[in-house]
Amino acid sequence: MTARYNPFEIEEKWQGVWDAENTFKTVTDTSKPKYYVLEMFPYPSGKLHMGHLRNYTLGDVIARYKRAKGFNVLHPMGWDSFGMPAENAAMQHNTHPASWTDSNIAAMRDGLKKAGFAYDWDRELATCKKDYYGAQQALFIDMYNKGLVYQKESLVNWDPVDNTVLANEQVVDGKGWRSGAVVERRSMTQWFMAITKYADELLGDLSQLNDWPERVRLMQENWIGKSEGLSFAFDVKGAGDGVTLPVYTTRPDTIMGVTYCSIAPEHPLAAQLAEQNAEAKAFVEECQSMGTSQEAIEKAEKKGFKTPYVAVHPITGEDVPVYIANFVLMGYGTGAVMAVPAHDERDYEFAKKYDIAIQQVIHAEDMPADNAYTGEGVMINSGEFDGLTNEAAKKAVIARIEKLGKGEKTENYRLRDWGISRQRYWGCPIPFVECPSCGLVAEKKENLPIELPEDVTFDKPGNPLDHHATWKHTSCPSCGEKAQRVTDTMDTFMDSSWYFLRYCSPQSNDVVNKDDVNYWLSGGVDQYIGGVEHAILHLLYARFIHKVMRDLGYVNCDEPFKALLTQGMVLHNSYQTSEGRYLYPSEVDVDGDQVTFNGEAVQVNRMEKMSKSKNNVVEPMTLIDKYGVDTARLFILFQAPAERDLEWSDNAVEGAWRFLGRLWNLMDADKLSTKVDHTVATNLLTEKADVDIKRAIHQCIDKVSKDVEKFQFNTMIAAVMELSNKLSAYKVTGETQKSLYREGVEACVRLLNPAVPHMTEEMWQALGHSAPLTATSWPEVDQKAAKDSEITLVVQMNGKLKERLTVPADIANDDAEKRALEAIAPHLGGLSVRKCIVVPKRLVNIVVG
RNA sequence: GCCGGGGUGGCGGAAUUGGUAGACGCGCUGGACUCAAAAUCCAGUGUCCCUAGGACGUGUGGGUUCGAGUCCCACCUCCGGCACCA
Repeated sequence: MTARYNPFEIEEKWQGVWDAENTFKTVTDTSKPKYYVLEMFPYPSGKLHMGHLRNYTLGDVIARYKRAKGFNVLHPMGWDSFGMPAENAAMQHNTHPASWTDSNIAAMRDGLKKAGFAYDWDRELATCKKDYYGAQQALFIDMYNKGLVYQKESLVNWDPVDNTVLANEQVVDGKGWRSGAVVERRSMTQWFMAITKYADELLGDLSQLNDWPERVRLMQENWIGKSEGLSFAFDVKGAGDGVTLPVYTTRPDTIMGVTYCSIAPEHPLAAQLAEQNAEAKAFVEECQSMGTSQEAIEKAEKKGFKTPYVAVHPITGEDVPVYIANFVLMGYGTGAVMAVPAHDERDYEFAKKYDIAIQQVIHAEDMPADNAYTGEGVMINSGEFDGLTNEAAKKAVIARIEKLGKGEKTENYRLRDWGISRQRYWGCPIPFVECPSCGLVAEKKENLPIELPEDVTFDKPGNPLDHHATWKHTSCPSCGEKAQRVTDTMDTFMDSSWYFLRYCSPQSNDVVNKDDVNYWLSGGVDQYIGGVEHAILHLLYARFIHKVMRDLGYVNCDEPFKALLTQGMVLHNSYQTSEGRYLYPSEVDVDGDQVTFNGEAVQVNRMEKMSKSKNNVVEPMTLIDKYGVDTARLFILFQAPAERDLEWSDNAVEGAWRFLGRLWNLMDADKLSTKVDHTVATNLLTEKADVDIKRAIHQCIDKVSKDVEKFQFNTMIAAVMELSNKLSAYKVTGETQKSLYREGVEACVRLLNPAVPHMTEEMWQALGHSAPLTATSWPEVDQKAAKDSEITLVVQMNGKLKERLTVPADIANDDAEKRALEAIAPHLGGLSVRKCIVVPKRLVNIVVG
């Protein structure tokens, strides 16, 4: 063993061993308990970033720990490799998406290998490879046959200059990012998946996900947004015979307060009016320049257009005006709302702006004078409903409307069906053909995969699959006549909705191999780890597809991810010159609070997410090249709890590096017993220092074992640091002490192995063990040794700390009270004791007065 | 706008889930080693009044309790998501 800690030699050595011996290869083995730990697979951008390193380090600690606990651990890695960036790169740099993606994957795989993650690389998959997307096409056809896939019209962001559909991300301030043209909301025929058919189950099963963060379940619950309300239709005057306006409301109690109706700009009535009325047309067009993002629509200034149509109140028969409103969403409910400005904030704002009547129908104490009141109360101004609580009025109004035959009680969901069509090349082709005589026809499964053509160009705007000279021209799988392929590809969320099943049998010719899936997925993926930013969309889509695959017979369990850990982001200050240019952390000189660039003071901005646009990135590979990956891993785990944001700090990285140096220096031949498998029992120890160190060792094992189960890696490392501090201060005088010292060093090495796998493996070998730590079980706590003999008893007077007493650990409450009263006597100053509260083995609070 | 989360010393964070606030690390100060520096090691370090000791202290303001960082109410502020970024 070399005198100084040399991470580069050690890391290369052990990574070589793991590679050569295929240490982390796993096979289905029903005789062993399985543990499936999964990190969200990356988009292969070409560079490993800190977020990846953090995510995969967390997973690796869990994988190595569970392995030491005797589980058959599945820990795979792959690539979410379809998507827009490859096409953007193709346009900008004239590269082919496939080769660009392949070289990115190669670079990132290399980075992951240098990070020493315990992956079974034999299971690596990439969603852009035809074996993967071919299986996905088969799944898609299955879903179609189950009635879960259909086409309908829906809105997209249309760039009228580039003649292409834009992602929300590509719409900047309402304009196309390349063309700068004002983006239009346009209706197109799109493919959808019927996720709403599973809405109830997706909602209900959230309650089984006890090992998910509460906040993620809440967000999903709110996203699904189940509500109970009333659907009914207003009769409409002025729009033609028999025209009605169906609405949905969750507040039927306020129906007597309706003073107008608002409809979405895409509502059929709005479209009808726009055809005859130029002003209405102009207003609808203005609304359509707002893009499709909900955030933009809801944040925009509320605007409306008063139509000549009049809705007839179903109970009073009174006329109320109908407005087209820019904030009403066509996708929710019926695209029309009954407006009650007295009791809805948006309706209130709108009514004020357009000077519409406001009719209060609920009364309560403390009502705001100048805003809508949305709380509970008693009905007023509501005729037959007066005097009811508004909750009772909900039922009464529903009953009344049902009796009138104008509507009914309805359940509604905020969740919409999932639009999966993309008019892009680099995605999984939708395996359908449009035949002039047969209509839409699914490809025959034996013709799968429908492969992407390689010879495509990106010089023309629009979808390259559509432009391709021959690709879309084919024959109908049903009648054999000339037909055209569907040129839409699938949303990449589809790719990431079932990859965890494919990992179980990545080479299978079928979608999945059921034996493998049912072994590894029994009870779900045991631990899933990824960023909170995926809390809703990815996780909801994956849950949906998983349930569909269950119903298709591909898998047995109901939920894909038994437990979820959501990690925080990695943050760094950003630095700006006086001209506003962003500087890389590696470009600036930091000296205390002074940050300079070429001698000039630099503006230091607050901590924010590491991103290319702010240049505030630290490359994992730079860090690894400087300190080795063990230091990088230790820093990441120690600096912040996993679920919180991690603030980058060069000083703290130094600290992690120094700790590993100190740990290394514990390997002192003069202090270590040469007897490899020998420990001294607690009852043979006579010196206090020896008993104390033995206790410290076993309390540390206990603490680390508990922390690792709770994923509290920062405190787990702090505990080992404490033990290591105690060991270096421990006086080794004889053979007993040498044995204890060895026991302590070995505990540190074994407990830290999941976090710092290379260095601890090297130390373990140097300690004389022939089997590596990858084949060694997790240390056991000696409960007898770990037990405290004395504790600190806190004595409080009126809740304020007065004394600390050292007492036997097993002190009885009576004795504790007695000792506390003795100790408090000098503090009494004439006051008398009123009450004594004893918290066993912790404190005594004496109430005086 | 809507949904969700966070805020504790100079800094990152800890706190047995209502019971000693500040573990561990960073930084800083002093010391040792050195011709010197780096590295390493040792000691100190919440703030204020300061002698023992005391007062204050977990974003702000209220409340519950013998006791609140932890529970309740209101607010401030920062962050994530919002359906075509992944």
